[in-house]
Amino acid sequence: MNKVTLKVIAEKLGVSISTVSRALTGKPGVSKGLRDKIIATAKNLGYYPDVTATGLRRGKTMTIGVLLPELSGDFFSQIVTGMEKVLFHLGYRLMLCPTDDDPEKEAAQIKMLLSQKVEGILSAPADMKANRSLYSQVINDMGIPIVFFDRLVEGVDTDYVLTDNEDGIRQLVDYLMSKGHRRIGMIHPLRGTFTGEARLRAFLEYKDRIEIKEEWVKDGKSSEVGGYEAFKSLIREKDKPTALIVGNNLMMLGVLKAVRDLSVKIPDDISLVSFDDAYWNEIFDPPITCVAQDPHQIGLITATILLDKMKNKKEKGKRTSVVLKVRFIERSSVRKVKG
Amino acid sequence: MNKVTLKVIAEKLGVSISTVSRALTGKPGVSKGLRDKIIATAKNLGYYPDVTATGLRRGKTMTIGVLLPELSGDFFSQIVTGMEKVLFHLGYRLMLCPTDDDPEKEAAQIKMLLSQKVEGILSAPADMKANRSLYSQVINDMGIPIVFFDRLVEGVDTDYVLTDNEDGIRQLVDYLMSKGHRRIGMIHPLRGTFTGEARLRAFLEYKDRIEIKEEWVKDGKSSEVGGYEAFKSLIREKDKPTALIVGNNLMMLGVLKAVRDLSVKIPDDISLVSFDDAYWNEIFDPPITCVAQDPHQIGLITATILLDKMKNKKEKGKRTSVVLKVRFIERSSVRKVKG
DNA sequence: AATAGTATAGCAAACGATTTCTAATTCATG
DNA sequence: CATGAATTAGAAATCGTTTGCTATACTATT
Repeated sequence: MNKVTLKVIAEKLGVSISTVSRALTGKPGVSKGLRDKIIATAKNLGYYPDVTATGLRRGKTMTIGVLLPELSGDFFSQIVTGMEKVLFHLGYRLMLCPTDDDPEKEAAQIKMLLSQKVEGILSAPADMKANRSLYSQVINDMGIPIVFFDRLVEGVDTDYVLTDNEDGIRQLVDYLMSKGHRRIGMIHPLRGTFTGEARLRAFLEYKDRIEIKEEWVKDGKSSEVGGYEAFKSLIREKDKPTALIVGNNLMMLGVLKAVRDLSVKIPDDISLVSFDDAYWNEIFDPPITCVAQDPHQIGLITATILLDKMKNKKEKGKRTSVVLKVRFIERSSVRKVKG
Repeated sequence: MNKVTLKVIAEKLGVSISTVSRALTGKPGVSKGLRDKIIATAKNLGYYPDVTATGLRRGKTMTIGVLLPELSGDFFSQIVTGMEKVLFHLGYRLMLCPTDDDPEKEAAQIKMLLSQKVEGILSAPADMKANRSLYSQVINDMGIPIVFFDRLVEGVDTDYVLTDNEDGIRQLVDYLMSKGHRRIGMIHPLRGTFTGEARLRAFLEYKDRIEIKEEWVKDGKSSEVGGYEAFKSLIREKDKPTALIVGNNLMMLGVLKAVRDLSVKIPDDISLVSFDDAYWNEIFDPPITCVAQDPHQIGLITATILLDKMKNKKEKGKRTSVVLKVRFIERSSVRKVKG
């Protein structure tokens, strides 16, 4: 019923609190025999340290904050699983903070994390600019290491793990062009996010080499319904593109549902390619050609970099930036068209 | 650079720490004018309370622990999203703890949560029995409220939110029987878990009314690969069932992949139904008939019950148990067979 | 045998906030 | 004008740990 504290153990054994503490934390200054006895009774009484107390005293909490758009969704939850793999057995706990891609909620979560005294932050920021000064402040003024993943905030000088979005889009467009497509549309992720902007920009760079009508480029808001709606309105155009790039996996899911609902024939009516792979790409009929990221890997790398930063706090100048290439997966969702 | 504490604010304004504390926490005993001035400078200096300190002093941390098999996977991440919806705006933070369905890891996570001084725990336990005494201890000795969701530990007296697994299985079998099927197999979830046992048991209760060969009942280990392998070996049997029940969504994904890889015709070669709905059920060709849970709803309800428990701590005897019905969704993965 | 040196263990001061108790001031009322 | 109540603010204890300093006892060296 009562909490087992160092004091309780100390009184039971008739020693001082500090001795118990030293024995339990493995610090020198306690004889072997007494140490063993203390450890035994601690275990016996079911003692576990109070992190609010150790956190207060030591200024460390063994907690790492993770800012991400959402808890559900395959991409980010795989990333988090990767992070957890690296951090759990080292004793770190993850505090997951969904931002809903809302910069204000993001800011609130950051303040919450500060108030939690997290030792580091892993963030896929909601917006490319919105919380720039807050992030810089956290890094420089409070000295809390931050590693960005999947996304970036412009002008914040810190480490990051990104995907080469431009290259990914280029692989998709080049592939479509190699199949003869010259009229291509895109459902792109939410404007304002790093990935949304990068993928859209990379696509629009082709505007002199292929035909890209304004009505063929739609904001799918990075969401399933966004993708669904965008596809629905796009497929209704009388002057349609022959191929469509879908800018992430969640929007692709919406597109596939719309394809079903409207009985669109893939790839006869329109060819489809996707940025990101996902379960549904593989089992859809026809299976969807795409460029794939490895979210689990992103999580592993990001967490490893953070650990490294936390260990070598002195070398504040050092920056690690990783840009991962996507993997092209050819399936059967693109048909050949005649030039 | 330096931390902004109550002391800093107090010294800046030439008042005492206690006055600053009272002003900022909205406690009486501070004049309106002074209070406003304190709040203003606190905001100005970017003050945020240190949760290790408040947590230590008040014994409360505004943190709720969530034990679940895994971070990735659609079912549980949707549940968590529902929980977060309820708890975030009340100021609670979630500490997500994956157990990998390993009772030892589960126990370690529970101890970690205790040491974090969580105010409540939401748990989908890894095993029906393994950590019974630990759970009971947490509830009774430490007085920390726990609500189970999706799964249960036998003999632990606390609130829970479950799905009526038996009824779900019955709906599936009855449906198959109504379509003329009398030879039915099952790929069931991991033995030992509450859901695994319940769904398997409910299925086997039909053994007198339909034909269930031993080789038709396989443990899919609740995982994608498990489902894949189970289906592969099952479909190779010379004496096959005419219909197959797949016991959860992740295993169904594996099954669908195997169906693709082996070019099995659904529903001609075998009829398929699934416990749980998922994206892939909907867009697969043919779309998969299933019984669906509403994970988001499960999350909402579970969190709400916990909140209620935390508020009315006095009524320790009260127990809320919710058993949710599944929703039957008929699609096209089952064919009619002649008796 | 005297003295230096080294284990071993205790005391007490932090860490930052909350909260109880107390002191000082204001105000009203007889 | 004096007394009591109400208001406002400060001092100090407290939460559970860690840790620097100090004190004791024991070992080793000459």
